[in-house]
Amino acid sequence: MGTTKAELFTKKQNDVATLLKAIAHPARIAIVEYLMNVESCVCGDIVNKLPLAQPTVSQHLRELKSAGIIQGSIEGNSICYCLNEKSIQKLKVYFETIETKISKQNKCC
Amino acid sequence: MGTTKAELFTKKQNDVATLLKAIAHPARIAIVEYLMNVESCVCGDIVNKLPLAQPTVSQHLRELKSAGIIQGSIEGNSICYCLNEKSIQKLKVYFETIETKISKQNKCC
DNA sequence: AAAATATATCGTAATATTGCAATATACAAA
DNA sequence: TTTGTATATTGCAATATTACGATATATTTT
Repeated sequence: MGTTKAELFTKKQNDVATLLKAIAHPARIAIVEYLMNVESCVCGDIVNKLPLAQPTVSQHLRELKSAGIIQGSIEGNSICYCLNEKSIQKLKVYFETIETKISKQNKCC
Repeated sequence: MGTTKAELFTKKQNDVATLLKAIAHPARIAIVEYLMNVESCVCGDIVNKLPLAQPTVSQHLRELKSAGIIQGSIEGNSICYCLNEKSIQKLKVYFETIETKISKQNKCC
């Protein structure tokens, strides 16, 4: 008990859940929104921008990265993090599909 | 410690996080996908469709409802749950906006 | 009214997440 | 090579989430 029973659902469902879960935190939303508005993307800037301690930000960055929402590349002494367009697009398409399907339904509630 | 420091982020950021968090679970994804594909939407059908116990499904439905992803209406003895088009659209637009902004950036990673 | 059916709530155990101080690592500059 | 700077990892306390049996509630049927 206490664990999500992932094995009972399809791979696609788990994949979408993983992507969404990675973004579903205000700090990680803030990181994504920072990265979408800025050209340069140095890790230290994100740490300075967020009202959280450096290890906490680092942990959030790791979660975003391991889900494939962002990607990092070493830039001399520091690290440059950028949004991964593909995963954002995947989510956009996902909700777009749901929206299209709903609009064709005759509502009952 | 252990709690998300929501007060450090904007209302918008928290609102998006709440919506995403509500869907970010394979069981709740499965519920959303069931509701988008079906015309009638009786709670019992969802319970039968999902590989989880009735109280667990009920709890997931409550989370989706309290976040505004679905809405329920009493239908005689049972309850009819439907997707809330507005919140789905909100999320679609959210990712659409991010995608548009990224596409205008000159990538650095 | 009693029985059956549908859904919600309570209580609780197991596990996951959040946040951070302390510390480690890795590279750059002096 | 020592010192500084940037980022990651570890360890841990506080809290949240997940799942479900037992039980409550509400409605319909008999």
